[in-house]
Amino acid sequence: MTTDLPLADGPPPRERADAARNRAKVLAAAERLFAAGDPTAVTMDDIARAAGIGRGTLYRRYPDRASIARALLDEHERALQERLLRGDPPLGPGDAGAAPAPAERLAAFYAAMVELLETHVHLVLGAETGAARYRTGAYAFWRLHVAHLARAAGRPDPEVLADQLLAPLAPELFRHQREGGVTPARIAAGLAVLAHGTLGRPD
Amino acid sequence: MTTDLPLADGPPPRERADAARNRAKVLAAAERLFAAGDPTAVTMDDIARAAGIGRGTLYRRYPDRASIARALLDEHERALQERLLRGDPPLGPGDAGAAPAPAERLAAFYAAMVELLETHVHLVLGAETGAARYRTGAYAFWRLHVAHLARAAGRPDPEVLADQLLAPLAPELFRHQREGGVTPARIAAGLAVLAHGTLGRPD
DNA sequence: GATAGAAGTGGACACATCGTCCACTTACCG
DNA sequence: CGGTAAGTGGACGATGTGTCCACTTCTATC
Repeated sequence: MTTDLPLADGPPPRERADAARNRAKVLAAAERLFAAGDPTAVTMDDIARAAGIGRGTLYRRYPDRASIARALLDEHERALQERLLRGDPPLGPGDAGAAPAPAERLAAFYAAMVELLETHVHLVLGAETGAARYRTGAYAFWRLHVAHLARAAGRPDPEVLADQLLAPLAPELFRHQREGGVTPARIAAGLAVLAHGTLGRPD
Repeated sequence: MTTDLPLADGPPPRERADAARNRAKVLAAAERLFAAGDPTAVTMDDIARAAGIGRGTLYRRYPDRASIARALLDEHERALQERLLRGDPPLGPGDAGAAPAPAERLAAFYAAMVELLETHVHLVLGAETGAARYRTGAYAFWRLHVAHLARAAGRPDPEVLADQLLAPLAPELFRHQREGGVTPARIAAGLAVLAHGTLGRPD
């Protein structure tokens, strides 16, 4: 995208051609490996070997597996974040006159996340395993969004409730349900019950 | 407890005195280590060394860290399960005449689980990390219980909803919230909102 | 008590993964 | 071209895993 606009104080040190080539090889190999089997079992060694480069080269750019998965996931998550902020209702906020109810927006968000998980669980699992989930930038964004909706619905302690409303979107649970034969539609339907029950009909 | 009642087909091979002694040393050492720092970072080596026994001896009885944590957690989880099945309302089912509403029972279950987590998160984290959670017997029990309540409340697809209602009890989330300064009372309050919103007031 | 055999013990071993380090190679700029 | 900084790759030490087996200790039996 950006080529050489003099943005900050120093001239951006261009990426060398061989480095760029290897970066592409790494991402392609990682995507393949994550999709092939259990993403949490993929090792840095596996990726280096599949990409046809040395371990040292891999570690130069990516400190761990999660950072590689995040690089692959990033654009998809950003696209959803954009839709939440500026997209059409009920996902986006809508016009001042026709703002969708918080419960509607939460249900729409749930549905969009189910869609994203259905396409990219393998990447999410590669990126955030267990407790690491809560330290990602993406989680902070979802949390902010849901807390905002909970506050708009007049719920007490919206931040705590936001964490609890995000919990059923944990990638481990999603995979467990999908492997148990549960369809994305059923998952989304359950989440819709949660959304309307929790943020609908103000007491 | 049991000495030599002829229960099944074979005479139960008694546990030797030294073995029993070592088992106790292992459990005591493990409890200490889990409580001391990050339970997910405790290794089999650590436990063997802290218990003053060899690795081979440790592996003889426990195949991995999770099985040790589960042995320590077992009695506490059983006690709660007993209360769910036969305890006083609203945790237990109550008499036929005065059965508590499903939402009440779910909220009571949530509160009891928060209490259990507050006392034993370190053990739960040692026992079930990430996806392993869904394969434990305890999880199967909680799931059955919550699905039963969801069905009693007339909710569609109670099994799917049960998984989603159990997600906010994930030990990683609990620890994250507690370390973020959230009190058990606030966690329980958020869960109560979830319980009453989702299983309360039949549509 | 002595003793035979089973149950239990502990440390060495082979293997996997991690993350670092550094001598060598390659691309880019002038 | 040639200098130089960025990039490369494999060797290395550390840590953890799970297995194996020669040795020790317990217990039932006489």
